[in-house]
Amino acid sequence: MPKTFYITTPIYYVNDKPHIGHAYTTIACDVLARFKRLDGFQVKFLSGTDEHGQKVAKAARDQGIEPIDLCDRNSKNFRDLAGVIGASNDDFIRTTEPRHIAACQALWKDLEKSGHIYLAKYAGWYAVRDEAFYDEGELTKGPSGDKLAPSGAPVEWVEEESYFFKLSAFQEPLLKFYDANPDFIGPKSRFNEVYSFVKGGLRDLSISRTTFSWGVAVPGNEKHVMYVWIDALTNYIAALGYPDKTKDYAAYWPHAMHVVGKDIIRFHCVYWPAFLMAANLAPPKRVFAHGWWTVEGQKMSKSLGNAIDPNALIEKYGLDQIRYFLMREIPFGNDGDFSESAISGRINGELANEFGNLAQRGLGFIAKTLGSVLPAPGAYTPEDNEILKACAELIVPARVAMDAQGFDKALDAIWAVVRAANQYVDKQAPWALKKTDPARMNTVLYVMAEIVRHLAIIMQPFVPTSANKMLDQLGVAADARSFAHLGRNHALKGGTTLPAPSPVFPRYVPPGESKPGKST
RNA sequence: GGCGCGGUAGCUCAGGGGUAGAGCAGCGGGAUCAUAAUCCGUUGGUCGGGGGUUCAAAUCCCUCCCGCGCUACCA
Repeated sequence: MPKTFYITTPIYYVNDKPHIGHAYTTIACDVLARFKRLDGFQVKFLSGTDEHGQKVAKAARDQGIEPIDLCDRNSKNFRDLAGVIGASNDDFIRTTEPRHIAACQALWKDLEKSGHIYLAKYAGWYAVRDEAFYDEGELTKGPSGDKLAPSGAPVEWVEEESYFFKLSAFQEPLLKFYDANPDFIGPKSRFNEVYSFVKGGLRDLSISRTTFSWGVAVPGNEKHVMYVWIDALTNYIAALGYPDKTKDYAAYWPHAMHVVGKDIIRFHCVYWPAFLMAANLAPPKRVFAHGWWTVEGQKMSKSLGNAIDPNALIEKYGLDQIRYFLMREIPFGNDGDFSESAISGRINGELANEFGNLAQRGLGFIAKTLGSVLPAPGAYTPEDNEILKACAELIVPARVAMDAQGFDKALDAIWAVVRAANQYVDKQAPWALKKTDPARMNTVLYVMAEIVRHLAIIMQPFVPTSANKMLDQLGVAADARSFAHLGRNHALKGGTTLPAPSPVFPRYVPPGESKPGKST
């Protein structure tokens, strides 16, 4: 039975417009999914949209359309985004789908059966203007002595019948679970946050509403719809066929990983495992919370109007370039800044100059000097063996880094080899050997081709289109590009005629500059 | 307020008791296969301030200053 891996993005709220943050999350998942597939895992990669709630109902009403029509339209934006960024997701779930609704209701019944749901009153200070409840402590006194929300909106005491989940019963089980699974949450700092949050005590959770109806009906009490968390989180197991626990659920759930933005970590690391435990199901294997991107040092916001449209970004810099930048620039989990100078520095300094040019100088040489026929190597020197060994063994640290979602660390390791490869070429100087020792030149050129083959194979998850273009130029068969093909057993065959090479990573030239500026 | 994380070269950051490191930027040089790319060398830091422990502190302890995160129902 093959090793399996299940990776999910959050479901994106249909009221949102897709922006770079959504693209970032999905790209990270995609890189992981591709890496695992190439590493021999049977992977299921899920994305989707969250389509219920009062806001969606209201937006539809405002536009004079049915909620489902609004959802159909906006869900497509996210499905399209996945295509635009090259996501290899195997499935795309919508919370309005029958399979999802069935899963929510099944989970609800399980929770009810195990005695973790009860009916009571949800009461609190509600600000109609903000559509939000506030804590007593958050309120301020207005000039006439009335209570005001932090936003200045007047609040009123509201009581509403609601189902509650006995979250308070899970403080100890959760702490025990965290203790036993220190890798449940990444990065570590988030683990500590969640841990101390739970340690501070848990209150029961209101999980239904009666004030709107655009949601999953509570089984047996149609007045209620489920309120966000049970609805939204259940998508992860709905897509595995839950409540059927035999097929995909059995195969994938034990190896589930959720990638989320840091804003929704509590729901994934506290509520979700609690729900699952309450239903006698296992929590996911790991949740990783990533950070936010600023733009030229400024927060992305609607009011500033500087939210980046992924389409425009990809148009401008190229898809693989964006994917590479997002994975390379910062440790996953940290916040980052998206700036023209940073991205052009990465594109030109690393992709074009160091990696792309490495391939081009080797393949171009073979094309010009040897009529595109890949030479057969002679005996290897210690230098040859050293660089080839580094290439073949690169997968080891890369795997370790990727298993911890350390994209930047993996790329660090890869780039150490890219740099060593350029040093190797300079030291061997095949252009000089051309006159003095053609046989040795052939060996060096062959080694260069092997270096590029290894690097391209391992770079596929990050820059799939470009890496595969390189492999095309090396004449590597489509079914010989997995990590199992690294190493000498699958080395290129001398004597093969290679297609005409052309640069794979073009330099980025800022608008207004006619000549490519030096590495900016 | 409480809890936690961080303040190291111009920039981004690694290191975490024994004579300060990387990448980028800067400066100098070499090479010419290549997308004028690459390669070699190199300038640059009182490791936030103060105090303490120690033969020895960027590293441990105390304290102060500054920045950030979390402190429940907002996807």
